[in-house]
Amino acid sequence: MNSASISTRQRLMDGAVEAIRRYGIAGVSARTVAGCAGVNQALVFYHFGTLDELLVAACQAATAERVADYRDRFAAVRSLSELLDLGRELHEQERQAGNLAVLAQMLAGAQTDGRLAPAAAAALRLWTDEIELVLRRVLAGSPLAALADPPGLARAVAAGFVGLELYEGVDRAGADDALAALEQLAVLVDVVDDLGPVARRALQGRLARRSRGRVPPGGRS
Amino acid sequence: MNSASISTRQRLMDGAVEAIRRYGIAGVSARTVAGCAGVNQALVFYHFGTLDELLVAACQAATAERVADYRDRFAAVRSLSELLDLGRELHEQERQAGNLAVLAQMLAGAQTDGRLAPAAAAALRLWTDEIELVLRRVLAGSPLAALADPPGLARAVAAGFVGLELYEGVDRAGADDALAALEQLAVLVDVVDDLGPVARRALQGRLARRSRGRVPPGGRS
DNA sequence: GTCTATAGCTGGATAGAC
DNA sequence: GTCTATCCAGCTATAGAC
Repeated sequence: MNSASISTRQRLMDGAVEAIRRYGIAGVSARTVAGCAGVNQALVFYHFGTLDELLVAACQAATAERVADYRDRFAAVRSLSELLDLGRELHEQERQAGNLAVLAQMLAGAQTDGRLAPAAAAALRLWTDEIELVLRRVLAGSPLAALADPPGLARAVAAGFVGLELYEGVDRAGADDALAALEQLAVLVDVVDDLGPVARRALQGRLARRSRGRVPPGGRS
Repeated sequence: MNSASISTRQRLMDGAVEAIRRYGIAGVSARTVAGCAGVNQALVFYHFGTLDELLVAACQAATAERVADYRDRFAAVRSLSELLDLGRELHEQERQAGNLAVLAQMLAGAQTDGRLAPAAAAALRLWTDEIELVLRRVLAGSPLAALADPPGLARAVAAGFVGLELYEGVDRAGADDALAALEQLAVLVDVVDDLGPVARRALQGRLARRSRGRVPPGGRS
């Protein structure tokens, strides 16, 4: 953890990510990981104790790195449509780099492996915290603010990315259709977002009435 | 497939579903499946040749059964808000029954196992075909019709369910927040859906202008 | 820190008795 | 059709040489 070694520990973590990408969570083993890392299988246990702990460390490190890469981009976003543009770019880049795939596989494994669950939750959290910040900023002053819950939406976006990633893996064309349909719907958000003052007030009136109808006073959380 | 046997073949398929639910795709083996089914391990290979083929058959059968259970419910839906209500109920029931979990695990496995991929895609297709039909029906005559692509949206909904399911497995509260945020946003769709004729025409004008700006003429399929 | 070797276990798959 | 027994590959984890 100190000096000149860009070495074994890191190579193992990179190897873990690569192995998950290639073989899926069902195919990772100390041997496949070590193979991807180009090191001896026994070193997994020397450095991390168990395979699970290596996966946990690798997921955490890889995700933190990716999120940090995008921090400046997130900070520069000033409107909903800029956020949609960044989301599209981020989705495409992360998909190609295989990082979404790794996250999805970790999540799948975490469903039945309690030792992976906190790591997967933490990785998702790194993403959702960033998204939430941006949403909070760009929604301020929008007529959608009354209607949009930034923490919840950030989590929905993250879940959506994961679901789309898994879909893409079995039906690329279908997933593309899904994404295109969502972007088309986003036009609606966009239009509402820069309504004139009169239309805006009219919409807010309608929303208030409708919301009261759906969420009883003193309702949810 | 013919007579009085509610037997081994079916028990194995039920056992496969149960094993995926309990141990995840990384934990299914001929032995765990046979254990869940209460039959001998060798019977997996006698009846299905390989474990993968059993998983494929089980996924197909279980999904078809679930979709059939909902067909009448889907057919009875007459509006977007009825569809949202049914979606909420369906999500909750399938989550509790563990069928979404199985689908998610199959999808995760299918990412790196080409023999599972067609089965996972087909299972998703069973759901999206139903959803698409309903969407097509309830969107007819809505001002959203111009903006909403039923096949794409159906696929987006299915992907969203899968993503949320995986999220729930590692952070139940976060996933609940995500769902609540989406339902809150759905109010917007609802409001737009029953606009008066004047507001409707105004919105359509705005949408047309905005769409032209975003999707160049002769653009995407 | 890294390697070889190996113990001990679980996995897919088959042979052959019943 | 179903069971027992078994082969062999691959797995985690450790011991011990270097």
